[in-house]
Amino acid sequence: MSRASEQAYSAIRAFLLSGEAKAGEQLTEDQLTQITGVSRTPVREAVRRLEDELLLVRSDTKRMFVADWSRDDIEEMFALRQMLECHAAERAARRLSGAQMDKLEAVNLALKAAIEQPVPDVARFLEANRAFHEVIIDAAQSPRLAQMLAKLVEAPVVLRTARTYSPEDLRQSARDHDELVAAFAARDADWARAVMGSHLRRAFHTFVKTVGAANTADSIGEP
Amino acid sequence: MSRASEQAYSAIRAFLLSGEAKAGEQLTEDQLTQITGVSRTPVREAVRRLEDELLLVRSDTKRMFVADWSRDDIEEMFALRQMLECHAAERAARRLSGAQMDKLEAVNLALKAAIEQPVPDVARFLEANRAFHEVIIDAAQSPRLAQMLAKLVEAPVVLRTARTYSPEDLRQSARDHDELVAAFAARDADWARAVMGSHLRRAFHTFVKTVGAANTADSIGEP
DNA sequence: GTAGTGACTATTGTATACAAATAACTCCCG
DNA sequence: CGGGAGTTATTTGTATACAATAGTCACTAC
Repeated sequence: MSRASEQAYSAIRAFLLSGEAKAGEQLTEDQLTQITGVSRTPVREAVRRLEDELLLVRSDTKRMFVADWSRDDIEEMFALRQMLECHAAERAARRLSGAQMDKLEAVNLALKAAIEQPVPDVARFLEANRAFHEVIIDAAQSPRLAQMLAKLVEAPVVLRTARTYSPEDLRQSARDHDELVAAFAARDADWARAVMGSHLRRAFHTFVKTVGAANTADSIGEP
Repeated sequence: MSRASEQAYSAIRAFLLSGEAKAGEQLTEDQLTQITGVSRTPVREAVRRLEDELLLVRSDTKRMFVADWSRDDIEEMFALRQMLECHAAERAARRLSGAQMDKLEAVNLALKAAIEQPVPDVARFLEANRAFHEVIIDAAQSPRLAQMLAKLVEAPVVLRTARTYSPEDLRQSARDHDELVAAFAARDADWARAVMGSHLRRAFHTFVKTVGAANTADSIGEP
């Protein structure tokens, strides 16, 4: 995507993630023009993308609102992500190239380095985590799967601001990644799938424990 | 979507499905304004949708081409559809309302009526089939799942022009639908999943047999 | 002949003016 | 007061002009 359009996308996205925009609030294209500094044309393109990612929703009459995710929405997204990423792990275990295996191990080292310190570097951890899963999705060689997962993985980032990661969460996550590396090294598709499944399922429970607890039962968007 | 935009979408889609547009051929926005009769703005919106549906692809330098699907692409789409729709069937079996069950049975009757004649009415069969799967996806109550499936189910329609449906294919499909109805009536999620799995897996093999045979190994888009 | 350079063409990207649709408001009538 | 028709304001949709970028082609120097 081109400059203004990309600019609009990331500016609006940042705006939504910042919490400045309240869930359910109406937005207009003119407002977004102000925020993004570009004209309505690229704003509209960005809005379409964000609609597709379900960060924005439209009423029957084309009005635009900040999405308000329910508990069910969150559960749905985690369930789908688990299903798709287990599939990805299985495929990846069968198709992983040597270079990809090396890359995976390197990323895993970076991931461990980020938390094996007095004060864990959560930002670096998250980035390494993202890269780790990206290698797997690449190796799965399924562009449509990658596209679907991208939406699901990106989306909960919206809620991530509220999250706190306990050292134990991070260590457990690192153990999972170690086991995934072992499964991939062994090219054992079933093993990889199984580990990925428990990894993501635990992530779901950690998520509802840390975020869900701080929110109402129906709406997670707003504290 | 509004009038011109929707018009552009369906006109371009029809153009792509008609076979007039050759796989891999470059298209320009100007061409598409001719074809659709609307200006570039709604054309561009339609193009974005079609890109998302992978009917159009763009080069690194923003040029637009008619998608050319490989054998691997087809396999990927069927595999993903099977995974997602099995999940949908399982969920649907647990959540199906009485009204939805009634609707499913009604659609199934229509489906059988379409083929239980001297000359099977394939168009009516396909429509009933679509409606049948739609009821299931609705009942699964997973909007993101529905969105993903919509893309996968719609896409192969592009290739459907070439297909011929043997009476035996249609009868076997009808038997599957009968069994799905039974599984849903029993609210048996495992049964529903299993039947859906074999149903779609067979559909894949029928597909490659009837279409794939008439095409090269690499590219299914062109005869 | 071929690689490189520059002008020219084609194509996509952005801004903006205008049209259509929808929501909000006012004012009148009961 | 309350409800509804007509009017105004707001918002989204479309067309189009212009800008920026990518591709093409011819020409020249080597």
